Amino acid sequence: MKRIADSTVRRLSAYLRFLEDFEGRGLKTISSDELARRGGTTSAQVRKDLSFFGSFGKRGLGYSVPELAVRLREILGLGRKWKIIIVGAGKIGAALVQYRGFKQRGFHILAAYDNDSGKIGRTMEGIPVRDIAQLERDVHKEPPDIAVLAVPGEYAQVLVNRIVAVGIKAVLNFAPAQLHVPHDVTIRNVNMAMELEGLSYALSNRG
Amino acid sequence: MKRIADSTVRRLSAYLRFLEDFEGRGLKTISSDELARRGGTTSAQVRKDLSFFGSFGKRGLGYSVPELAVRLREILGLGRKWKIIIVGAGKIGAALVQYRGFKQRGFHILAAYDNDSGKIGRTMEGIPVRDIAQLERDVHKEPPDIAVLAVPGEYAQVLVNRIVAVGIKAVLNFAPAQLHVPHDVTIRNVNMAMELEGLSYALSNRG
DNA sequence: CTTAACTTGTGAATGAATTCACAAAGACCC
DNA sequence: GGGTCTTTGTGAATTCATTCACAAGTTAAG
Repeated sequence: MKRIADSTVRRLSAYLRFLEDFEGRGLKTISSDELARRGGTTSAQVRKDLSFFGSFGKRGLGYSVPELAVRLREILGLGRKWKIIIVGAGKIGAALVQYRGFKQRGFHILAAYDNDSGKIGRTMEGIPVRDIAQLERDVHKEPPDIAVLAVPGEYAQVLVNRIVAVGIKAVLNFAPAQLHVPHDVTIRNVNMAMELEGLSYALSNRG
Repeated sequence: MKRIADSTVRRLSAYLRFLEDFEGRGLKTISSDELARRGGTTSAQVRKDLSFFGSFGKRGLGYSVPELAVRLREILGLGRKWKIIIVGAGKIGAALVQYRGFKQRGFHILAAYDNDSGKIGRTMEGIPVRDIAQLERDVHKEPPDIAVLAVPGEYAQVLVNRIVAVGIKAVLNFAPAQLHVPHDVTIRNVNMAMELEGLSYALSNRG
């Protein structure tokens, strides 16, 4: 299959959110134009994005809201439950554990890991916090699909190495560090400092 | 000035981080090639990124580490202190307040805002939590440069409207919602659900 | 001083993503 | 059924971002 741009996947994700909203409001069909208005893009963009995966609409009418939602979930791989572990049980880890979006979308958190004995053995929102030392053993017993990395920058590379070594192929990194992983591992970065600096740049360079 | 791509600004931000690391290790000069290796990009990319703003290197030698760092800070607008408010004192807001990256980079948090009377009047890491009702009054007294929005998706648009109305021109949005703002307001989105779905897509579409 | 080894800065070439623009197809009305 | 109105799907055109490739500047060594 042709390689799809990250930006396209991100938009599909946004379209799905809008569709769920429309579905909740009882709407049956939706046009690319309306979807575009919601997403701050253009109708041509919406149609092009969808066209990479098939043709889901009816000319003159638009898209069936529930049908397109189903198709997008398929495309995005949301038909199944993904197992997640969270590495780092600090403030960010704690915020992630209680984030509603995870379960709503079929992401199931198995456990959180930390090296702080004050945290190990406790639970956060019902999720056990385990000793990072037993990461390898646990993963062997029940392999997670995705690891969320929420540790200080200086530990991030060492931990991602362990995560990769243990066979996990997808990482969501919250640490402010540029991590290096083999090409068969997908990594996405969320970097607040970088976003803030983007705003700083924008504020400094305007009239 | 020519419009600079977001992707370029993000990379500049990354280069600055590497430079600070090199500086700490006492290195005096650095080549575009080394910078590229660190950032997972190419030396041509590094040089092109920098070339939009001037020519900072010495042929045959590379870039002076401290000098380039200074230049990047200037470019990114990090020479001054930016005032920030955090809207939403839930788990994410709490994680943000204690995030080291803020002060390290000259971002100064004035206050957090919430509508939960159990939180109002308390402090988090020394930052006062105030009633969201007094947002407008406070902002009038001491105008922040940037608002960080960390509230549930369903309140996000209403709150960003208030933020915009009060004259703030830069917003970092953590709410899983596509927000609409006037074109003179810069908004950056951090959306965990979207990143996770990107990973889900990647996992579903590989050999 | 000359040569060899590096490394920048940048037009030109390539590649990728977005937008245009329009034929084709369905809906709706009379 | 004919005419009008909508809206999709998609090649072609365009715009934007990255990579190439090399002249020119700098260092270092003999």
